[in-house]
Amino acid sequence: MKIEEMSSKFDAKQIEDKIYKAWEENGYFKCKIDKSKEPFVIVMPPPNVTGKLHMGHALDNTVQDIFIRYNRMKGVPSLWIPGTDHASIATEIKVVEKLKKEGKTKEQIGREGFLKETWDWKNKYGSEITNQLRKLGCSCDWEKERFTMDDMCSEAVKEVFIRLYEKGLIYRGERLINWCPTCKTSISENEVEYEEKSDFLWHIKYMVQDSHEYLVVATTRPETLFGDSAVAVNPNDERYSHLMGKKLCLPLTDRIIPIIADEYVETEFGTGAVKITPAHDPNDFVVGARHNLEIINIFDKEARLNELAGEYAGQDRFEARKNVVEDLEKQGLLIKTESHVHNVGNCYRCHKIIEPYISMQWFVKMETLAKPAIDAVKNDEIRFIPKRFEKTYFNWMENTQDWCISRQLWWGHRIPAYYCTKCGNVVVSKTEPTVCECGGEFIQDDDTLDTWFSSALWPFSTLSWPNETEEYNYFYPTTTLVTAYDIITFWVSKMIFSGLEYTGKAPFKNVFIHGIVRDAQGRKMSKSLGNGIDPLEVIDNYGTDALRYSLIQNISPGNDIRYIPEKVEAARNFTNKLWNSARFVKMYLDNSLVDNVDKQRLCAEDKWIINKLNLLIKEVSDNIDNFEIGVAIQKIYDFVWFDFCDLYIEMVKPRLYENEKGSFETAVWTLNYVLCNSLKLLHPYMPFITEEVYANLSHNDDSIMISSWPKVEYSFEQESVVIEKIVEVIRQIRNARANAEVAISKKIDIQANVQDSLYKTIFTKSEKFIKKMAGVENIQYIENQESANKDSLAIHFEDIDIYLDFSSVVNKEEKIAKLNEEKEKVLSELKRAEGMLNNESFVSKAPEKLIEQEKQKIAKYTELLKKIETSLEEIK
RNA sequence: GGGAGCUUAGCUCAGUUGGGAGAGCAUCUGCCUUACAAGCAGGGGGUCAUAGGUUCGAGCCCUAUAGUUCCCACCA
Repeated sequence: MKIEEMSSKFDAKQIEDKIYKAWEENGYFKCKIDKSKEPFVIVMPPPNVTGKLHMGHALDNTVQDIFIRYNRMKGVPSLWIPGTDHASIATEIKVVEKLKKEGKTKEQIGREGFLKETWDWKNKYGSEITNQLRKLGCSCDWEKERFTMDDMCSEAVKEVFIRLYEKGLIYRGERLINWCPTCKTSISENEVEYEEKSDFLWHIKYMVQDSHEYLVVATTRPETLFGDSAVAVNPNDERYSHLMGKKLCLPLTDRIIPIIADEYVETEFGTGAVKITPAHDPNDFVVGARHNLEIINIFDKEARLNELAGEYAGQDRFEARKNVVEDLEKQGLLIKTESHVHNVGNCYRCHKIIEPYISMQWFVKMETLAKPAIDAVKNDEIRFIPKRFEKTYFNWMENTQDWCISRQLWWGHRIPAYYCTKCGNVVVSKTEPTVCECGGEFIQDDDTLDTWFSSALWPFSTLSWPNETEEYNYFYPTTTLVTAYDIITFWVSKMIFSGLEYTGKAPFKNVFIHGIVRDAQGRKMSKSLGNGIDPLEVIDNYGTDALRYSLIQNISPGNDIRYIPEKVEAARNFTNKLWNSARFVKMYLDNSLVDNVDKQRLCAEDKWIINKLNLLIKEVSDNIDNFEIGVAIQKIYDFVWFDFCDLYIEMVKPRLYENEKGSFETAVWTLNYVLCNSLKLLHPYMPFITEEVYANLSHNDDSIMISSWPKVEYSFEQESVVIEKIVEVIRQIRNARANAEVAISKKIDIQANVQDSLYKTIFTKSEKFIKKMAGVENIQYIENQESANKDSLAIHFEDIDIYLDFSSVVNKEEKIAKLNEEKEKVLSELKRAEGMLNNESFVSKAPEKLIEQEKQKIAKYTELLKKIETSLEEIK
């Protein structure tokens, strides 16, 4: 589509899919190995394979795309590896729900049937999210797309499991773990989410054996009393010292349990006596181990009481709690019910209350793995941006417990451990062992691995590790990882220790941490609140570039972002502004003219805008190199809108309208040059519109995304200073007109006193645009202040004086007021500068450059003051 | 209980080694000026949470306080 044929309203919908398709078909996302250069590599945090794109993904992937596109344009071999995560528990829940709708359970169809069902589901919905990433403009190499359960990644998983097992870093054991009775699987320590809950503290009488004495125990979980092995008190608690060594009758049962002393008990809390239930409370488990107490499990896998609970057997934990409390009350054993607020752990997936539960699980020993992972960050091998997130990382890494990696799920990597049915021999192997030495048969472990076990390997499993291919050797370790802060402990930490342990290298150099996208009220977007914004809907309404811009503009690393519709609208307006500026340039762009313009013949304003562009190129590059992508885009925005559109285009309009010989060509060349380079700077952020416009402007057919990053090519500082001053003159004239309420359509005459010869030359040459932009009819040059029209309104600059012919609209008093206003300003400036220079400490300690600046200001303002005073006298 | 962030214009937020406070939106005034009314020109609006300190100089560095958000720990 030709840009000049398109409307003044930029329509993103018409171009985005077409452009993306062309990029992909032309292979622009692929990265060639060039051993003379160090590559820039990102692995995409894999979204859940059956997930849907949300704002978090949109932000995360936009940031990655910016880094990738920037580096690619800079000529760095840049690879972005995409992929998806099998998300065992999340996906399994979805498929179970689907089966439920069909009236089936996963047990009914069996493991094999269930896996087939889930692969079907994956094949059906798995491409949804990757297609949505395409809509977002992500320039990742889709030929390298991976899935955590594909052959390549599964190979890495098995390899790692076996290596760790052989090194003794993986073990199997019966431990108290976090159990989700709804998902019916173990979950790891950091998959538990704690939530404050208002509950009760029940005070229960435990009778002392063969005595009328009793001891009161306070508990939030009376239903677990069937699992009590003891009651503990603090050894220093004198209230109970006489009961030491005695035994208690456990209510509702005929069991007798000991009273033990343990420092763990706090005398201040509750009654100072704690029931110890090693099988159902992590602290009690530790106390129990210290005192060698019996571990009595009273629940089944769905958290129903088992046969050890006598008549309560079969009841759900909450139902049993109610019944136990009632029965205790009937027996007069319930002394008090106190309301109590405490934290309750919930499953991060289904949000049901988790149950501490004893079971046989596989664990990774963390201690030896954690140390090098901590060191790698401490010695800057890996850098967090912003740095403060290193604290989160250290805090977790230094306190982490052994990682429970087995899950009682079917969807995932099945644990490669085999047990002999006859002798119990355990074999860990990539392939199924044949027959045991004892002649018995092997069966494989039923459990699968925690999803994070495979995503921990993502930076190298995607590059075919453990096979050290050419690609692995070139692209690994990766460069920058981009993710939100809430995922540091879940994932980033695991990748770091995994990379170090298995590949001997830190998996990435930088970890760029961004915030979370919240709703307009600052709340987290969530399904239950229904406050989520669908990025695809935003794309549909405003375009991808607008969405991307709105997510990046005015943000700083690590801080949360609020999604505000007005922000996207503003972003859309910017795309439209850019679009229309391109339409303007294109109108005058004749292919035969723009090449080979003699740079010496550029006008001062051309040189000025190029000079500004040069500064921008330098700053933006520095900012992106330093991960300051929000600052960079703001600078580009300001340049494009204010310097290029509002000023430069207005400056060259007279030359274009009148088709001025010679200067017409230089204007068109400069317009094209500056716009093209602006587009390049903008491309990482707004890939689609920049591509569309660039294709319309440039002479070759190359895509902007494989063009080169702008460089400083020409430098013209001297003239730029003068144009800067002229811009200020125009601004002041406009300002004066606005104050005097003289409409821009009403032309006025001015007198100008320009002393310096360079200023005069450029001012004269710039007359046309000064007139146009300031609404001036005639400019009369005068040589000194005395020649100025006495009725005029004076505006003084250090090198230029302007006198506006406002005789008809502005009276004497107003003119004096205006001059006095200026005088006040100059006086205060003078006072400030003099104050600084009179301060001895300032003069002796401030940098030379700054002192010189202040001195120059004094000279400048003294001169200005003189001029203003002369003007004032003349009016009077 | 431990840790981190935030507090800057009416709203949402930038502000990179300390050297004259910024943007977008909103608001007010005037403009349909041949790229753009999704626009142009101009304006108003801030003791940079509070109190100390360091410094010639602090939104920025240090200390304390208040409010607020989050993370970790989990006292039954």
